[in-house]
Amino acid sequence: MSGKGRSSVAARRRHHAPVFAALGDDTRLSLVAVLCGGQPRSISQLTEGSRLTRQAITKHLRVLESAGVVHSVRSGRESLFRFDPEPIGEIKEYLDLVSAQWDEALARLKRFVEN
Amino acid sequence: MSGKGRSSVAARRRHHAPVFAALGDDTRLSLVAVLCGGQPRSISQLTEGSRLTRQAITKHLRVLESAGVVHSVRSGRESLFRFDPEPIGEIKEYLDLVSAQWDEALARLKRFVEN
DNA sequence: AGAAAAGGCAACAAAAAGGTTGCAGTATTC
DNA sequence: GAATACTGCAACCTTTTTGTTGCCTTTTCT
Repeated sequence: MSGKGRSSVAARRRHHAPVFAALGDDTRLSLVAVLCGGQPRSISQLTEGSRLTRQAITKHLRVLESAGVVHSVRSGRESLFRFDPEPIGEIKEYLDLVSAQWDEALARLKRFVEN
Repeated sequence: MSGKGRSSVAARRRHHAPVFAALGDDTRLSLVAVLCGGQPRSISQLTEGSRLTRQAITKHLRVLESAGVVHSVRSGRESLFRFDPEPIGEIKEYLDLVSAQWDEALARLKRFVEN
């Protein structure tokens, strides 16, 4: 598990970075917090309660959409955004890998010190 | 669970965004992947195998350090960076919250449809 | 002591991010 | 059909990010 595993891990990483980046902003994190509540919302609805303009919110939503965190569907005159759990599920798994690797390292160190 | 939980969630969110942002870059994700292996590394070591200059890597390391994801200690002529699991543990918890909220929403929807 | 290695600092430049404003295009509603 | 809502597009501006280069300081090794 060295030669082959590596490129796939790197590939996954390249895939995950945009998701982390999408979540790396207060405004977008707020939007996600609202949308993961289940109810699809229009841009106007999502703009309410924010000090930003509708356009700014739209841009943030497009960033989230590019990362796959949300998904939009046009319905009549409004476009509804809904949460998509997949990408976040994937980065959670990735973070679990990172944590696991760290825990292993700690365990090795402990074993080493105790002997 | 509505009026009070909210502000604390928002506060936590403000705290998490920089961590997500720090992870939202391929180069930094690679650095984290190396450092979570347990062994502290110097800037020069971390620069090896990258096409970027030492300065660029240094900047990325400072970003990670500001987010608390890594921690540096000067040792002689080199400064060693080590991984810190705390911030990543926190955002994992946060993502669990998001997922849980989504799952609840799905459950509610299902119950509603079935009745 | 002198050469080599590891870093820090600062100035720059190019590119991306975050926001705003203004205007045009569709749906809805009365 | 006219007014109203909800968006999309594009131009622009400012601030951050990302990366480079050059030079100087501190350690280490011989």
